[in-house]
Amino acid sequence: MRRCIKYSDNFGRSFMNDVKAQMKEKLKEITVSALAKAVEEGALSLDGIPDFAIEVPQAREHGDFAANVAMMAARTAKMPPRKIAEIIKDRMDIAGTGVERVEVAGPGFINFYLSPTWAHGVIPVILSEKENYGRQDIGKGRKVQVEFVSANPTGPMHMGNARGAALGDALASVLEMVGYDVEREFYINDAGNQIENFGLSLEARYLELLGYESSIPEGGYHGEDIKDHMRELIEKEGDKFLSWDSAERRAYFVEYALKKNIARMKEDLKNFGVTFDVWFSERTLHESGKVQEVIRLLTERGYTYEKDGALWFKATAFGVPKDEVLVRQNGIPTYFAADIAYHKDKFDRGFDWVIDIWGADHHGHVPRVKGALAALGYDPEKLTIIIMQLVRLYRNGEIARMSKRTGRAVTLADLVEEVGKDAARFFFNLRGADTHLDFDLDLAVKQSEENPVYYVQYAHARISSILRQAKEQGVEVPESGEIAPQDMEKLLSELISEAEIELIKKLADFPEVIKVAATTLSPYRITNYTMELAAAFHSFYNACRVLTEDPNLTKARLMLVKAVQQVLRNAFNILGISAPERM
RNA sequence: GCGCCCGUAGCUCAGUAGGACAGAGCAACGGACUUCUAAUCCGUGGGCCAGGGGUUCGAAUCCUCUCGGGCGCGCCA
Repeated sequence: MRRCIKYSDNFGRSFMNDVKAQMKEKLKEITVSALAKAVEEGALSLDGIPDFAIEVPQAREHGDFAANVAMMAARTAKMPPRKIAEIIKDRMDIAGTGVERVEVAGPGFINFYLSPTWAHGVIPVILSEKENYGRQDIGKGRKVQVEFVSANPTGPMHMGNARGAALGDALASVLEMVGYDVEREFYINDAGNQIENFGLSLEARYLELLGYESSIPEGGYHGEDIKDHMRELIEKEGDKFLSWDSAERRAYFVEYALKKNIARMKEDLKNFGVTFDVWFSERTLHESGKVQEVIRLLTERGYTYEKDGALWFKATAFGVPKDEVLVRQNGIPTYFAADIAYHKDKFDRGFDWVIDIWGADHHGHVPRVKGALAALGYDPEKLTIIIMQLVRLYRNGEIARMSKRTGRAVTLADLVEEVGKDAARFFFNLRGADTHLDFDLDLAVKQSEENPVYYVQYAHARISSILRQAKEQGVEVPESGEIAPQDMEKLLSELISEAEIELIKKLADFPEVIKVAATTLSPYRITNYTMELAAAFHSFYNACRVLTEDPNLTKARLMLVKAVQQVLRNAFNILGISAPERM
C-alpha cells in the first residue's frame, strides 16, 4: 500500500513545501507563548507582542535560528534586553520540537540550537513536489503583465535589449512561481518620428542602390540592415517603386521592413529562450482612436492647456518638474500621448498589476506616465517601473561599443551566437537591475572555472552522471511515496556529516529565495542561490561518496542528490538556462 | 543647475524589509585525481563598507551634507 507523506496539515499551501518557514513559525509560536506566560506571571509588562523576527544567524556558533524579540521589547518593557531574553527563555516549552537547547547571547538574542536533522524532511518534500517545489501562492491568481524588451523595430536588438529580455523573462517566471497569472508583452514602437525616419532611410537606400543620388536624413538609420532590406526588395520587385508617390512608397517600404524586422526579433528572442504572449502595436492605439480618447479625457478633466500651438499635459500638477506636450504643433500626438493610452489600455484589459522594464535612459519618463494615470483616475501604485541600468560591453579588456566589422553595435543575435544562451542569460541575471553591468565577452565565452555558469551546470551534470551509474548498477532511487514516514526519517538520519547537513539546509532555503526574489522583483537572487547550492553540492561530492557498499546510506544519498538536481532544475527553469545531463 | 541610480577586498559583486566579529567568485600562493566527471574540492593572505554628521540598544543598510562615476532634464522615443 502506498502511503503519502504529509509533513503538515495545518499550514497553507505556501508552507506545505517549506520546512524552513514551518520551523520558523514553530519557533515563533514557542517564543510568543513563553512571552505571554511571562506577562501573565507579571515578570514582564508589555502592551502587545512586539513584531519580532526569527532569522538565521550568520555565524554557526549562534545556533540554527535566533529571535530578536528581547531587543524589540526592551523599550516598552523598560528592562535590559538580555534580562528579557532570560525571562522568556526560562518559560519556553521545547519538548518535541526538535530544539535541543536555547541560549541567550550577544545583545539579547535568543538562539535556538536544533537537532542537525531538523531540515531532513525537505528531501521527500522535494522528491514528491518535483517541479512544484518552491511554488507559493503570494499572487493568489492576480493578473500581472510584465512588459519588457519593447525594442525599436527599426533595427536589430542590442545588448541592452538582451539584458531586458533576460531580466523580464526571469521575473515573469518567478512571479508565475509565486502564484501570479503572468502575461509577457512586447510593445512595438511602430509609429511616430522614428518610423518616419525609418521610411526615409529605406527610401534613400532604395534610390541609392538603383543608382540615384540620395542620402540618409538627419536622425536616420545608417545600418547595413537598411540596405539589406532594400537590396532584397529590389531582387524581388525590381525598380517598380521609382514611379510611386514618395509617401506611398515609403509606407510600403516601412511595412515591408517592419514585418521582416519583427519576425527577426521574434526569432532572435526565441533563440534566447524568450517568447511573448502579446506583441502590442503602438500604431493600433492611433488607428483605434485610443490616443485621441485619452487626450480628450485629460482635457475633460482639466489637465491640459494650449500653448505655442501645442497641447500640453499639466504634469506639474502631479509633482513632475515640467509640463509635457501631448499634441505637437503639427497636430501629431507625441510618444508620451500614445504611452498614456497604452497604459490606460493595459489596465482596461484587466491587469491588477502592470510591470514595465525600461532602460535607465527612460527614467525621466516615469513620473510623467504615473502622473497621467493618476489624472485619468487610475492608481499609479499599480504600475511598477523597473529601471534597468545600461550595459557596458567589454572585449579584450576594453569597452566595445561598435563592432569594427559591421559598423554596428553587438546585437542580441551576435551574443547568442558568440557566448550562448545559457551564459548570456546567467550573466545578465547575476546582478540587480540597479547595477551598471559590465559584460565581459571574453569571460562569458571562456569555458573555464572563471565562468560561473559552468559551475552550476556542472553540478547538475555530475548528479546526472551519478544517477546514470546507479541505474546501471541496478540501484533504485526510492520514490518518496513508497517509504513510510518513520522509515524515511530513519533512512535520512544517515545523512549527518557536515557537508550533508549544509547541503540539506541549502535545499530548505529555496522557497524563501523564491519568495524574496518575487517580492523584491529580483531574479538575480535565484542566480546567486544556484551558485550557493552548487558550491554546497560540490563540497559534498568531494567529501562523500554516493554509491557505497552500504545500501541504506547509498539510498539516502541518492535521494539527497536527486533532490539537489530537482532544485537546480527548478531554478534553471526560472532563469531560462538549460540543465545538461553531461558536460 | 535640478532629478534618478551607483560607490563594500587588487578586479567583478553579494550582504535577505537595521542585528551579533562584513561575505563569495576571480586574481595570488600552497595542497587533493589507481575511488560516482579535477569545468571540482581543501587551505592561506587580503577591508577606516567613498568621506563627515545624525537617528537607534545596534547602521554597509535609514536621514543629511560633501566628494566621485553613470543616466536623464526634446513639440525624439
